[in-house]
Amino acid sequence: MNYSIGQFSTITNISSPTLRYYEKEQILVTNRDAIGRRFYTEEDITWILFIKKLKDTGMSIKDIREYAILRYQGDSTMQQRLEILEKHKVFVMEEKAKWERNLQNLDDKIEIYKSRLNLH
Amino acid sequence: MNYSIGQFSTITNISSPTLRYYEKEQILVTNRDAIGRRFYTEEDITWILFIKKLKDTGMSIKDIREYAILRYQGDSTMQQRLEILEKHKVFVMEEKAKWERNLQNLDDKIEIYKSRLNLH
DNA sequence: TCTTGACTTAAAGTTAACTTTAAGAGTTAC
DNA sequence: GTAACTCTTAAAGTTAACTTTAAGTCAAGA
Repeated sequence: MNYSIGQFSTITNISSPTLRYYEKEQILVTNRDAIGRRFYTEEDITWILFIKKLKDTGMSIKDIREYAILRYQGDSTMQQRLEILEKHKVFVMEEKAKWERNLQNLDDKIEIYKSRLNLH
Repeated sequence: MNYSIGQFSTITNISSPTLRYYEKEQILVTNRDAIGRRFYTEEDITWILFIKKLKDTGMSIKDIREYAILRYQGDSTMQQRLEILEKHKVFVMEEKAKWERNLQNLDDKIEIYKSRLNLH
């Protein structure tokens, strides 16, 4: 089954201009019909949902492009893609640690405030 | 002891244009000498370092401004400031949880890749 | 005195990741 | 057949949080 850009936009919950933007950024390679209109496949759905996850984990469009170009080159680039993901994992681990520290800092500040308010 | 904007910039590791920008955004109220040049006090150092922490925890300039305006109003606004911090804490907790999920997702993906590569 | 350095301002530029606009083409519903 | 709809493109606009530029003032050192 193929989907028009409008349908694909609805399914993936990504706006059409954003899908066109991703295409321009080489993140998404899009099929065209005889008169030049875009259409998308089931495989494109799987792919764009994975892109969404990469974005959620804070990966930049630039890095996602690097990953995407490798993916479109096929299975031979799997090792390289794994390396990108493992490198990105370090970043995600650091973010997790950062937010743990942030929460601790903020909690400390809140406790100081609370004890000061109780003195009144 | 008072500090010129250049000295204050060095001490706090915040560029002079950024300090002027914070002033324009009402985050920092700055003293001026007789001929209109900015100067900063020890208290300003404490304050700007706290602003830095709020920024690290992902608080927007807009929300920091709200907090700052209350702070400059004095101790009577302490309860309101505490409320801002507690509301922000919810955000920080969500961010922490988000990055925990992200790490789990990414780890799962990496495991899938690894097992596929081992089949070769 | 002259130049160097630090300061002043307002305004324009930067970056990422879109979003909106403008102008037009082809398809479908009545 | 014509109006409405969905698509096409290129280019301009948006937002946050600065950063850079341009043009000028003022004080201190050689």
